[in-house]
Amino acid sequence: MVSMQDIADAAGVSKATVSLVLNGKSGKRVSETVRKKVEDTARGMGYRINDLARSLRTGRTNLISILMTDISDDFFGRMASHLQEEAMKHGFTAVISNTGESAVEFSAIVSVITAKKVDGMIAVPPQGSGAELETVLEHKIPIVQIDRHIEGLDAPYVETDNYDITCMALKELLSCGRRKIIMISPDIDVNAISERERAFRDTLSAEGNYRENLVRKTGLDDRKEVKTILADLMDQDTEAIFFASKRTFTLAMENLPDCWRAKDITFLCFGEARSYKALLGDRLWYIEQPLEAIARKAFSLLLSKMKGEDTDMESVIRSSLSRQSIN
Amino acid sequence: MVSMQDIADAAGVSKATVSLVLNGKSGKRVSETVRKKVEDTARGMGYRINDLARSLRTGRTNLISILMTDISDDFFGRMASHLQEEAMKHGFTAVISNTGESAVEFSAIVSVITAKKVDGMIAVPPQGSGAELETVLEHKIPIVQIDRHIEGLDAPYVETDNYDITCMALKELLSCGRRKIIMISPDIDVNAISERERAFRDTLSAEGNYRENLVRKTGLDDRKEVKTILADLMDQDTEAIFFASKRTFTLAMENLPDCWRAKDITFLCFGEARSYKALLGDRLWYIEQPLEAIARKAFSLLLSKMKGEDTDMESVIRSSLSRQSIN
DNA sequence: CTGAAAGCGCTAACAC
DNA sequence: GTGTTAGCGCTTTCAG
Repeated sequence: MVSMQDIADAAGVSKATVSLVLNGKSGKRVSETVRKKVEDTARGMGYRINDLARSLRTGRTNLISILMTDISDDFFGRMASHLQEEAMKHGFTAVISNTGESAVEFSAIVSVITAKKVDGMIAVPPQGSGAELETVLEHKIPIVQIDRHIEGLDAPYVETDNYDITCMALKELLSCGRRKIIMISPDIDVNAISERERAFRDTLSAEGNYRENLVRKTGLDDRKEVKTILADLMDQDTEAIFFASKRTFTLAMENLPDCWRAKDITFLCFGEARSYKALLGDRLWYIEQPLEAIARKAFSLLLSKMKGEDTDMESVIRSSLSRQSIN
Repeated sequence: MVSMQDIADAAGVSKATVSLVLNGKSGKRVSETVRKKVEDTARGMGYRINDLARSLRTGRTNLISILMTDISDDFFGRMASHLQEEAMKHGFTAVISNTGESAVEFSAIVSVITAKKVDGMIAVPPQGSGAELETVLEHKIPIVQIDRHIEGLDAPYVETDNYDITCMALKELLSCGRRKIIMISPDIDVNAISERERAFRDTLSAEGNYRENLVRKTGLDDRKEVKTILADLMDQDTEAIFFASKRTFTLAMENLPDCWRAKDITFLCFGEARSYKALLGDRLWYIEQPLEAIARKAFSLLLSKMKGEDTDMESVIRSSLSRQSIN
């Protein structure tokens, strides 16, 4: 409401001078007296800069778009939080959006976001979102992919070592004598998940005890299905269950059959699951992804891209296996 | 990069016509032929509107600021998620920010947000943020407060029935024969928490067994302190522990002393705590706030305010007590 | 039915 | 040291 013109008039100087002062670019250009005066009247009139006008003029918005498939999910929520902190630390404002796993909804959101002329984008790309992201790149908006990536898209990505850490964890299970391992995996077709499945197949095959039906697919939020699978597994001589995602694991924990307490089953979860420690004790193993390191890396890649620099295409951040003790 | 002028030139019409067509305001104003032509060239050139320019002109950004003290917190994270969905549903873009509990940091964020000329704001106001919010109102940006409120601020708020539901839950505990109840509460001075404490005092006083030291204050994220308090309580003949916030409860669950299993203690948590059901069984009681209803109400209040309508100052959404069975 | 032109609030090049 | 001015890309009156 009160503009630079207003405060220029009030202070008896020009718009340009006001702009210089208020942007700290007064350097040796503006006299001490004038600077003081401008600053005082600005404060006095309760002036707040209009970033729209500034951005229209400069071509920079200082807006960063953060696209997550689901921020109410523990992992993505915390990730969004870290990214937002990171953005703020660097003087950017984060616009966080929930895209869901649907490419159509993703497109809709991306088009309103690009209209805002964000300076950059950090996205968890849903399956099939490649074409939309291509057009974003055409509009010269740098993208960094996180958690997964679209094959062939010219945008760097930061992921965790899905394959390696899974192999490692499974080998550890095997070496603890747990040979009957079942994997429960959400039926979404993204490389983070399929890498974990590949690791499962490879590791168990190497031991000569892989069979097709050791991997149980389930709807991402399908309570009933998870419940059924679990009940089924409890009846067999299962020694360990590997959950390919925290979301599925949580669902399982909320729907454990009563008989679970009597069973000596190790639960391995891909994703931090500290809160189940008191429940499962040393039966709980989980793979923890260093959220903050991933966020920092993603943001620094984006900064580089925004400066027009070249970066590595792939960044892998190592996860770690966390467990109470060997049993 | 490609502007309305560009597509006007390409289609051989004027900027004004392009604007009308692309905004669906062609009505009877523009001929069918021209409309088609404009739409086609726009699509062909990959045009995306520049919202900055539009907003500068119209004075509306369609941006809504969501200010949460901590989106990595379960409750606020989910709340942010719901608010964002709600905003999108109504054609707004949500800008979610983490303010922390500090009024100073809050101010810093608010000033960058107001510069973006957001159309409205939904905030969880930290203690001492009243003055900053006053200035936001002076700039004609409507505010809706959520979860708590600043006394005397001219902005509607939506909260849950902190006092009533707490009384109800505590009375229920008492009527189950649990008389030695301890409250553990984070030491932040916001009315949501102090209402819960008031309910605790009142309910226990009515039974004639309230004493000062039944309320234990602890740092919001102070692991060690919670651990100490718990250990202390286990040694006494505590029958129930009431956690004034989910955050504190979680900390407690992650730091339960080994002896807890032997104790018949009811854990009452203010906040959804489903994930501890398998651990605590019928020893778990929790108060669940209807997140989505709160989000919807807050957003509809904001919409009204943005239309310049008057609204009720206070909206109370009822929470409910959730527990397994009476023991 | 369509075009011309003003102006939203700011920055940056150029004058003085 | 300070002021003038042109435009960033759009919407919206007002003419035609």
